[in-house]
Amino acid sequence: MSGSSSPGDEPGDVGKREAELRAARRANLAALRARGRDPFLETRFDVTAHASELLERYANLSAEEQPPQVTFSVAGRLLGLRKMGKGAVWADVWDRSGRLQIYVRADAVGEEAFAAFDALDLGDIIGVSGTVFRSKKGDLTLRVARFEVLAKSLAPTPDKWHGLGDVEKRYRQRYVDLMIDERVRRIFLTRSAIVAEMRRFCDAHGFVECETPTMLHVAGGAAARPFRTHHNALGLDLDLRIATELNLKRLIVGGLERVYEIGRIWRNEGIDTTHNPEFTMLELYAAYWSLHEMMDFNETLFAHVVEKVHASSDVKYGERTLSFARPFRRMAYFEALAQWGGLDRATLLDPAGAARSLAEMGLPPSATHAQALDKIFERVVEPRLIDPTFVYDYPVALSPLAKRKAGDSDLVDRYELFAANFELSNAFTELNDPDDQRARFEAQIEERKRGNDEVPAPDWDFVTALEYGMPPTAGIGIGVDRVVMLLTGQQSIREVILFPLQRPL
RNA sequence: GCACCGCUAGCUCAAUGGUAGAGCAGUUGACUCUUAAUCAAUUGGUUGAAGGUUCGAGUCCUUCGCGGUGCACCA
Repeated sequence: MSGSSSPGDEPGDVGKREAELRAARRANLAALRARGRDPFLETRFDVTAHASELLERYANLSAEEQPPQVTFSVAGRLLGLRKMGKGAVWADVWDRSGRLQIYVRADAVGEEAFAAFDALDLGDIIGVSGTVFRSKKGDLTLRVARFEVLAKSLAPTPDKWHGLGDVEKRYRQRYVDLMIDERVRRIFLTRSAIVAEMRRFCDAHGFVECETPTMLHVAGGAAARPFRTHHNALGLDLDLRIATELNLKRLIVGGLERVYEIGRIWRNEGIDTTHNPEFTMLELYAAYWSLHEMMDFNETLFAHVVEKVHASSDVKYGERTLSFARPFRRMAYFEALAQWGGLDRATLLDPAGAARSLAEMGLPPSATHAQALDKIFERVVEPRLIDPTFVYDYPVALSPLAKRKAGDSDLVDRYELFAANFELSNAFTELNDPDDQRARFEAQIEERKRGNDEVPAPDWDFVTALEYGMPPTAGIGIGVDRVVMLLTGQQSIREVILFPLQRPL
């Protein structure tokens, strides 16, 4: 807080080198204050343009041409400082949109101001005003007439050419990662654009955005261990939600017809490149829709978002290019297993047959029929699913919450969308028979008694809700983080989460 | 949870068991069209932590911490 220039103020445990670097910056801060330019007293700056706007607007301005006599004001971080003797400085100002070169001359800003500019360090936040021109080497540049120092950067700035290489540091100090690495910034700007576009799309199709509680007495709607928390005043232990499913369906019972929530979900599970303990899911429910309509909506939504974000239906992911052009490939669950694994439906629907197939693949035995089917699918089919593909007609054993398929009671009305070998969305027609739902909850109680703590405790009020009558409804869950991974080319979910959970140091 | 890999200057990285180095950044100086600016000089180290082996450890061994990847678990 104080204006002391002693390095003794610094956070503990900094090395001698870092202490020196900080001291040099403090000395420059003191120099600015001595000139009546205390950056921390500034309260505002009139930004009239962003770097990328100017670069676009004057893309055709040539070096010979008379530049427009219009003054623009740009604010951002000073990164890249090229001093040319006692009278001129070239530098880069990075704002959210990108980088703009600036040119500061003593004979343009005056000797006093030029001397003040000499007290700037890489990483300082400045506001500059002036006119644009194109330099002889071809870069659009702001000829600075006036500048303000808006904040001093007292911590040493990492090498802006290499960026941060230490993944741990990038996650722990994401602000540093973001400030010096445009690629990282682009990922999160794209993430924001994707979420905004999803929301717009849902709104445009008559869906109501709803916010349901994240703290629940009983976390249900999925199979996962919840995080627990505690409310002091009520003396209540609570679960953090593992899905928004049950509450959104209550809203369908309530008559809202089309609802969605883009919300944070917590699951107390392991961490890997596609799983994070907290993640974002778009859940959406449409009364009176069949699964066909949901699939159509799903396909249109993805095609739309990809087009908006990439201005193309192609998405590069790793070595491959995926096409999100409609229609996406469609394959029945057993058709895929037959085609790629030579496995037939009758064998797989028999628990013993599935176990045998599993063993023949050299996979360890599974506890349940459902798990065996999952493992087989994971081994045989998932590696084949590169371009977006709807897999439909799932066996009932895998889908406790879905309605059975009319005319084929071994299957349910459910599909999943895969791309780049992982699941992007999961949709089914929602069970609305309260007696059936009650029976399934009772079966889950038995399952819990057998020690499976990932089966949620029953939510009896949900059965009550169904007793009031829920229209036939199709529902879908979309893993937003995974969509972002796909559209930003990232191989790890932590690269698309701003502040991934880390152990304390 | 198991296995493997990593942790060296502010940042990016070197260093057969034998004097811990480079580039960038910083500091000083030169340069009023530079752009990873250039040129000259120069500062900077508890090698993640603690033990051990050794005449000698960044390097080998043990334990621990943090991270990454894979497997397991898991939609």
